[in-house]
Amino acid sequence: MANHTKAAKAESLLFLTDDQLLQGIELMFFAYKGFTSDPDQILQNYTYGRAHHRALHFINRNPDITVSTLLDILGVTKQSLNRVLRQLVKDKLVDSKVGKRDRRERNLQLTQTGQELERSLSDAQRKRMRAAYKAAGPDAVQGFRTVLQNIMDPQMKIHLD
Amino acid sequence: MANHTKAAKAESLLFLTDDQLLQGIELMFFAYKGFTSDPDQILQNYTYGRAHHRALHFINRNPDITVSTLLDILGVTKQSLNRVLRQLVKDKLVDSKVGKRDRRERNLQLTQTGQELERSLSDAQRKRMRAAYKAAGPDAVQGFRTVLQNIMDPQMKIHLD
DNA sequence: TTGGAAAGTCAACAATACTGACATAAATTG
DNA sequence: CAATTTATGTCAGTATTGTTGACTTTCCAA
Repeated sequence: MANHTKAAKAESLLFLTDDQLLQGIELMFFAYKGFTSDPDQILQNYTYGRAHHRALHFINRNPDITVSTLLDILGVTKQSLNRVLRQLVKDKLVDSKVGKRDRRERNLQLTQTGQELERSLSDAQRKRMRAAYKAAGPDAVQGFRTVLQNIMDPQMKIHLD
Repeated sequence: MANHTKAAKAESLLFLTDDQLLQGIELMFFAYKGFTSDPDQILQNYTYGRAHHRALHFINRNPDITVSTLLDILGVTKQSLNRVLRQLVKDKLVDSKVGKRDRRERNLQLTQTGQELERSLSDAQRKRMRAAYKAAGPDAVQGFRTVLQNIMDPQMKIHLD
């Protein structure tokens, strides 16, 4: 009995009550919806969707990335990614070059046009993040980053800078 | 010139460089993937998906919620939600009762079976959140919550406790 | 009593994901 | 060198989740 009360107190001090956790879950849901909404809005003017945005983002951030590394980052099947990449290459937003050391690999990079679309999507998304960071302050941002790193699967951290 | 340097410094102190923002964007992506992965795993044993999980979660958290309120929370079309609700009602995980004040409305609540599935999904998701909170500490959690609240669309805050 | 809101349904379609099977080319290994 | 493995691409079929549009039923409120 005394034990139970003590444990409950410790949990509440650490924000570990079920209600706190459930609210955190809902915050993740609502924030992610806001997070994707601006790029989604822009993409309505194109024949591309969120999957194309993700590919453009990570190719931009990792020039000459291979298909298999991109597959590992995105966590989808090669068939699913291939459909997206085929469109982007056909439309000349992405260049796919045979690897130099290993000619089985393909190194991906954005063309001028690809960079332009990626930039407009990124601008919209960064604008929201910048406003949120600014309003919250540096300490809050540090906490935000720490918690998100603890939520993600550890092996994915190798893909962060 | 001096202005530019000054502004750049202020931005860097506030973690507002493009690189910091882009890393935040990637953290959101990787964390959300981890966040949904445990329930998704469980749902593979059912004919339900993430959309069913979301409905179960918010019906559990808001007993007797109306369909239109649930639509506002989830941000999907009524046709899309209706397909999910129809399955859950048919399978007796959700009860849909005619509203008392306004008989056009439907008040939704989980059945015993619905509560059981919701609980198992919630358990998995809370376990990950609890571990992340614990490892990060109370101050980081507060920052996490502050930033997420600033990322989400403000009008959605009415759906948080 | 009539207009409009809330809810439900049907149909068609789009984006994104999956599995399974197979092809090609190239690197690696025995 | 021959056999195997790896990286990539492609085709076919299917599932989930989302969309628009059109229509009906119910029923509150002016």
